[in-house]
This record gives sequence, structure tokens and C-alpha cells, in this order.
Amino acid sequence: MYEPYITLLKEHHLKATPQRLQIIHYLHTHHTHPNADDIYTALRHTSPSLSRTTVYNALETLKKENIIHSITISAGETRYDARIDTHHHFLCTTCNTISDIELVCPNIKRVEGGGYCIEEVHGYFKGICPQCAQKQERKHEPKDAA
Amino acid sequence: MYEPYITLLKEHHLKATPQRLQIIHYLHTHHTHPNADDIYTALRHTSPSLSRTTVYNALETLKKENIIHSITISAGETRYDARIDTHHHFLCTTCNTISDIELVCPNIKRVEGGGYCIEEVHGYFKGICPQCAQKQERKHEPKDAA
DNA sequence: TCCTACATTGTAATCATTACAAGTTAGGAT
DNA sequence: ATCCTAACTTGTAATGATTACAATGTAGGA
Repeated sequence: MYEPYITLLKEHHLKATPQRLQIIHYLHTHHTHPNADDIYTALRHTSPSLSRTTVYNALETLKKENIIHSITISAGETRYDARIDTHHHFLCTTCNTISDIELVCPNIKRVEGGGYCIEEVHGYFKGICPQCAQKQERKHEPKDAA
Repeated sequence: MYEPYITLLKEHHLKATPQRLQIIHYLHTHHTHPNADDIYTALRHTSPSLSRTTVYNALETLKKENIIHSITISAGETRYDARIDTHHHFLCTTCNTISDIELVCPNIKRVEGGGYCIEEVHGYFKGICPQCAQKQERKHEPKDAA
């Protein structure tokens, strides 16, 4: 199950430790853009000896090697994403969920023309996601719920 | 000097305290996208009795009233901006400076078509700004410096 | 099987931000 | 002009995310 991740880590001259494998696997199977503590809490159930510091260290290492990406959207926390292709995000201010938006910024060339050397492109929207928007409508129009 | 800010605050039913006026004025005259502590440290020189909490409170209040905007780009800190029109940002990973990029996302309609209710649009790039890029070039080609 | 450089772990420190309680003040009412 | 009170400021203590560090453990090459 972890074979592809083991190969990936070795390609980057990183040791394939069980902790790192679990963290990569978690990110690949949970597209919830979790923060470090989410991952720690989730993996703790099956690996009680896991340390919070290990999660932080592993995420930092994987990010430096461009194996995962970090997302800075909601203030005060860093979230992580196994997807490393360019795409945008939407942060719902009601349920605090981050969802993917399949968009690529068409203006990169123009920015580079201004002398900027772009390493990362981030685009995100804040607002209310379709699910929460529907719930709010129902609340305000209870007659239609029947 | 503060007259326009006094008017602005009163329009929003906020008291025009000297602390708030100084903070608004600082943001309008320093387009450096400072964080709360930058503002606190700067204003302290002329107002030694200013409290860090007051800066946090004032920024939060002004943001809620849409008088200023907050920017979440660099992990672990919230930066502030007096500009409330839509534009993008560039975070230089070398000098940690945030500069304005005059771009407006052309894809908003497409996202709204997906059922999302957009309240804020954020776009930013990370990389090396023109100034730092030039410095690095000089360092690597010292013969050209003469 | 043996090393050892690289990783993990737990605790303590740090940094940004928020909570709270006490004192102060802007600005409308008198 | 003075009074009054809700709104604001202040300092300190608490919180939460993250990092520093020193001791221990282990992946994986020799």
C-alpha cells in the first residue's frame, strides 16, 4: 500500500519512516486540507506513540521537497494539500471547509513581465459554500422545506 | 489632517478615538502591508501609552466595517491594508515584503456559477521581487559590477 | 550484523492573538 | 458647559499554533 510513497521518499533522499508514510497517505486519502493538528489527532488513533513535533517536522520536510503543498488562507493556521498541481481554493466562512476550485490564473505571464520571479501561485475565495448556502436558504424560508 | 478619517468613523457609528485615527492614518501613509505589531511598534514612538491590545481591537473593528482589509499570506501573521479595492499581492520570500499587483481575477463569475457565494477574492504570488532578483544576479556575476 | 546520519519523541520556549476586568473617554443628552 | 454612559483603551493573563532542543531510536548503506 505504501510502496509508491516509499519510492517517492527515496527519490528525494528521505528515509521512508512509518510516520512519514502515514502522513503522506493521510493527505492522499483525505482531501480536507487538514492542518498539522488534524493529522496528528487522526493518526494518533492507530499510532499512539506519534508525536506532534514529528507531524510538524515531516510536513515541513515534505513541503521543502515539493512533495506536498502548504496553504495559508485561514488566519493562524497552515493547512496542507497532497495536490501539487496549480488550482485555487474556497474557504467557507460558515463551516470552515476548504474546497478545491479548478482554476488556473491566466495572468502569470503579465506578472513575470514586471520582473517578478514567481515560485508559487495562490488564489482563494472566502464566502459561503453551496452546501451552507442551501442550509441558510432553508432556514429563512421554512415553508418551502415541506 | 484626520478630518476625513473622523468623518469615516462616524459614518460607521464608531467613536473617533486618537488611537483609531493614528492607526488608520498609519495604514494610509505606509503601504507596506504591516501586521499588528509593526503598527504598534511604529506608533509607540509618538504614543507611548498605546496598548498592543488596542491595535488588535481597532484593526478587528475597522476590518469588520470594511474600512480596511486583512491579508493572510505569510504563515503565522495577519497583515493589513488600507486599500479595499480588489487587487493581488506578491510576497517576496527573500525580503518578506508584500507588494501590490494590479490584477483582478477574471474568473469570479465562473466560481459563482458553481453555487459559491463569494465575499472576498484573494490572489497572491510567492517568489522573488524585482529588487531582490537584481541583487542576486549581481552577487553571482561580480565581474559585471564594475 | 553493525554503524551512524538522519528521524522521532517529549518538554519547554516562543510568537501572534484573544480573553478579561478595571479604568478612561467620546460625544449625545441635559 | 457639564453630566452620563456606552463604547473604548489598557495591562495582564490565557490560549493556540509552531519551533527549539536534547535525548533516544532507527532506516538503510557498508
